[in-house]
Amino acid sequence: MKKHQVSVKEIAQLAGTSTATVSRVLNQNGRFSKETEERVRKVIAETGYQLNPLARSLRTTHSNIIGILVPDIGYEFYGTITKKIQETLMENDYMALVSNTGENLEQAAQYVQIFKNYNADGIIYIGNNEITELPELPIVYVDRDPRDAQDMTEENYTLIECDNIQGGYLAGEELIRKGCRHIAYIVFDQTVSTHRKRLQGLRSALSKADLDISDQYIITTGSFLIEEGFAAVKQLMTSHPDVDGIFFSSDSLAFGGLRYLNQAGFSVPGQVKLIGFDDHSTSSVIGLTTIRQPVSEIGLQAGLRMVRMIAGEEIHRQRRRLPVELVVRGTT
Amino acid sequence: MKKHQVSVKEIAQLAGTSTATVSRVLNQNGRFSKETEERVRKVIAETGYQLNPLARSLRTTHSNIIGILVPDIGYEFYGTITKKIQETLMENDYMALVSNTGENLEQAAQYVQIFKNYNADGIIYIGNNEITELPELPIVYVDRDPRDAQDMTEENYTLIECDNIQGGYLAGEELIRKGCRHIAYIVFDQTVSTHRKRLQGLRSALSKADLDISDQYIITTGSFLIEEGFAAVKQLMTSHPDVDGIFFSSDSLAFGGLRYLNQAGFSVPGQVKLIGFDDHSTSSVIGLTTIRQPVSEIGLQAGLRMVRMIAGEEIHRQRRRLPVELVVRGTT
DNA sequence: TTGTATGCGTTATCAC
DNA sequence: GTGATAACGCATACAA
Repeated sequence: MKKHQVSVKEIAQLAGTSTATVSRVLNQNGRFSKETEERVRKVIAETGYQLNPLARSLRTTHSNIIGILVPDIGYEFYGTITKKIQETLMENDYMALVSNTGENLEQAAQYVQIFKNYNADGIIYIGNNEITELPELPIVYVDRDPRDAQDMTEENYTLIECDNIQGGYLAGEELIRKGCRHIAYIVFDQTVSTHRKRLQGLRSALSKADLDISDQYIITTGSFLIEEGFAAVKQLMTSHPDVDGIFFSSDSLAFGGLRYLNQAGFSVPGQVKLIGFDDHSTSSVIGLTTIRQPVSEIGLQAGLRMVRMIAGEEIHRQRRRLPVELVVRGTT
Repeated sequence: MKKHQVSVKEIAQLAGTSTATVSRVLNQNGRFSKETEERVRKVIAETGYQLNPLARSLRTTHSNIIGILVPDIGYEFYGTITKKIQETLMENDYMALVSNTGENLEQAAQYVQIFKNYNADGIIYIGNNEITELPELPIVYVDRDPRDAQDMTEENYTLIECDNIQGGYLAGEELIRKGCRHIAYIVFDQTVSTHRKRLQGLRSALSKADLDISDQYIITTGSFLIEEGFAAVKQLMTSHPDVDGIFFSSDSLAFGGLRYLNQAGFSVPGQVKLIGFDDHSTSSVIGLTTIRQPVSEIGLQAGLRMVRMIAGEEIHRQRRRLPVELVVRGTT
């Protein structure tokens, strides 16, 4: 059943030359005459020869595969980033293979090992923790900072993120500007740097207006599912009916919150104002005020960085923060 | 820099045995004494030996990799399906590698070749066309039917889809029930079987009520981006203001349509009624009436089928249609 | 410019 | 039970 895979050896025989020469032609290495090259190429075309990447990779210890590790490919933000990374890599002759880690560290580690064993040329990682097991492989971190880094200049790993602190700040400013005084933060997984930074930004905006956010006004959810946002706001408004402004670490959570408020009879933005993060594709339809991330740009930069790292290019400013933007719509 | 990868040969030396035996232990093949097994296992543990999948695959001509080809990983529906497939495969000790084809047939074909060259054990394909180049590989088609198949029993390829015809029918019924008489269909890519079937179902519901849908009431978009839905409905309502019901081939298109109608001052569902397809996560927030697909179930079945096909299990009813469900919300 | 021979890390065949 | 050894398909050091 399995079609016989034609090999260099056969190409060599048919072209009346050696495997070495065929290989040289294939890789444009070393020297060979125009004539033999043409002969070889002809045979390759005729036989429909396909180079076996396994054998090559076994020999050269590199592939042109880049592994992409994503926490949740079902969430639009990650899907869109992944798509853009893939496109960028593709344009640079790399093959992107993506794996969903499901926010599961062990699974992520497992996939990292697998990629490594497959001689992947690099790994683009969206995840909470630093990958320590393989310093020899180029790694680009995206969206989530693997370390608790305060100082951008001193770190020596590559990270592409949006300016989360600024995002949180803009959100806080907007809520305060619109008159909110009792502000809450609903967040999926506070251990993720991204979400902590947003809180940090929020805090800084609040303190500027002599406001503060106490721990009871910060609710952590189990995922960024809409239902979780619903439940969180329900809990929040039940225990703290004085809340008049809520910042969410993602639009999806805000969607859930909005649904609860509508359902429970709160007027938005009258009684409670909402602001999300990401600028999800449906946020414009729903009319959610949010902080827009430059999703495509993040993906593009991540892909480009990876290509440059593999090429050995010296990159001084390794960590890169892309600007965010406040998009005011109907919920503030 | 590159850490030395310890190999079977070294394991054999350290354990005082041969590579053959090590391999046997590794694969639980052939026979070996308990003692040697323990010795080998001990050395493996101590050295942190990692089997090289490239070498193995080169030798065995199979991997435990399944390639997943997706048209647009940025669209939630595909992302969610992909995620579920991945989980299912993972539970069965397969590694899922996903590639985004961007609705591009050539790119899809290219990835198929790559997967094949990497000795992938199977391919799960969400795409318009049949993969003809490699009949020797197990293929599971998902969501989109690669052929114009009318008769489910006669086809010999595996397809997991929802009941698109029934979905279209339910949508048509609902619109008619709510009083619509001039019904339109807005669709991304009519060449996709999935979308044609939905139209077919719609037509059959219409004809039952002695209604019809003329070509001018069918608008094709360039993607399922929200903006495309917006533009399509704008065009539709401008040229045919009598339209009082619109069925969309995906929720995302309906979102755009809804936004246009709101913006242009049409009352929904008063003047125009809308119904989507998929039950996107935000549809409940937006209040869109839609046809729900069993997304997780589709992913699960696809993964399971693949596993069974690889195992060589005989499957008589290869094509499988999962039931859909009408979810009535505020737009009808 | 070209060819020979070896090795990459496995698995499988065959003898012992 | 176990051990040499060939082979998978390719790239490269070394000769020629």
